[in-house]
Amino acid sequence: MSDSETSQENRGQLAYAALREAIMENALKPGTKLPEGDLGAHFGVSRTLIRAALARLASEGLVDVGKTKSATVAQPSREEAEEAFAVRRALEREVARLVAARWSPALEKTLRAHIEQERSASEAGQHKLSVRLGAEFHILLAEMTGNALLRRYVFEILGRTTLIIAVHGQAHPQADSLAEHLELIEALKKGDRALAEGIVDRHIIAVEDRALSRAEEEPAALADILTRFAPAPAPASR
Amino acid sequence: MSDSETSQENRGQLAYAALREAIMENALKPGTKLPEGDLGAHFGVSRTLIRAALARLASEGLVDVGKTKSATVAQPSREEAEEAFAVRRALEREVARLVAARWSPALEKTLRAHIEQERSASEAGQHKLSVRLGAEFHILLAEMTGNALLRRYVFEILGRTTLIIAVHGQAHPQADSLAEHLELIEALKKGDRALAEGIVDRHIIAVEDRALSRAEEEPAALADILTRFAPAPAPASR
DNA sequence: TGGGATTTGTTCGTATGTATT
DNA sequence: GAATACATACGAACAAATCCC
Repeated sequence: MSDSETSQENRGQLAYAALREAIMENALKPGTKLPEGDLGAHFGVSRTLIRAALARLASEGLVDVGKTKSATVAQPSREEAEEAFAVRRALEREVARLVAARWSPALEKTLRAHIEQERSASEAGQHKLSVRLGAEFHILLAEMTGNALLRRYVFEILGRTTLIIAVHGQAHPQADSLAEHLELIEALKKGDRALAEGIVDRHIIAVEDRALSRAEEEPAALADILTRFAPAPAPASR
Repeated sequence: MSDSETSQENRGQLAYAALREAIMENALKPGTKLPEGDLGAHFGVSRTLIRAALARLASEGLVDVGKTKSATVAQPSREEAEEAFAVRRALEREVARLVAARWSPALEKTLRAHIEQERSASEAGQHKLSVRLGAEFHILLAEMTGNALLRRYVFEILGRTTLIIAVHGQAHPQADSLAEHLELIEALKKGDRALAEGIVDRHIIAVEDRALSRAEEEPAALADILTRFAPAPAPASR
């Protein structure tokens, strides 16, 4: 009954949550191998539970599982990144509509308190905390729709896009997020669904741009690189 | 190398797919117990693979897994049903926008051919086939967006709503679906994104209404039933 | 290129917890 | 209400495939 044994039963969940956090914070870099044995040893559970955790992470797009190769931290391509942001926009537009329709002073209070946390974390230079709070703002909104399934989908797609930002993004991609979050609250307060929808849409596009715009292009194919040094592949002599 | 052994390696996938089909066609009624041992014996695999299949089905909302009780075919509540349809509408509106933007004669041809299949199945009274084709129409549309992740999300939410229709719906809930599908094609042909979005939205609302409108209300709680016979729970005597 | 060590895929056995008589 | 039977949770072991030197 000791408190240190509290998680004796759900270590599998713990492994899942810990890995998810580590991947989303870019502590585990994309491509990193995740051998089941090592993970099991670290978390003190058998491979069975680790396999379940990895399977779930794979279904959420955070790890890649080859056929009989080690699982690795996912490396979302540019195309997958754009797909994920497109889905996220569609889901969060719906969130904005629903929250605008059920707006109340209590919700406003909760959201403003959260933004205040974001601000202080940002001003204190707590980068990782700031990123996490930025994501939690969107979870909070999704919860306010009262639609548990929608919340779940938003939670999942946020994991994907957060990894993408970690992979493709730069140091401080959430620079203007605070102002955009405040702008959204004003629109929600007016109960203007279309406006709220539009603000969310633009906000997420801005997040995507900050993450992808200046990102280095895909590592060029070997042939492309060589072409720059030997402009025309010399036709067979003659 | 015999053909009968073709699936020697991925029987787990097979179990997943077979169970999914059976649940969506209402061959396995909601609440039916799914003991791992029996399933393993039937599919010729060990419980480990069955567990993985059940876990995936659970994540898709098609089965409920208690803590240490048998998994059962899910019984979506009225509330969960409404949540699922709300998410589905949001995703399919996005599908409509994207397809309208990339419309081409080739797509039209594919969709009309599919609808023709739907029509002949419907006229031949092939109820189950008709329902399946109706769902596949939406998958086809999602594929046409070129967004693989969006397709996946639509695939998943279609599983949920199809089960819901099987649970709450009546005999022929897709009666008018054909006409609505044709109407959508006309809108897509015009390249009118807003119109296509609206048609999809109304179409899914219609599907939901056909499934839920006349459905019997939730079995009333015992207390509610008794209340009708003993209006006020008599306060302790005196 | 080849061989050994490592890692995964799968199965089976034991303990734990629930439902039923 | 207690005891029995059953189904699941979890872990250990074995064979096949992969990776690395």
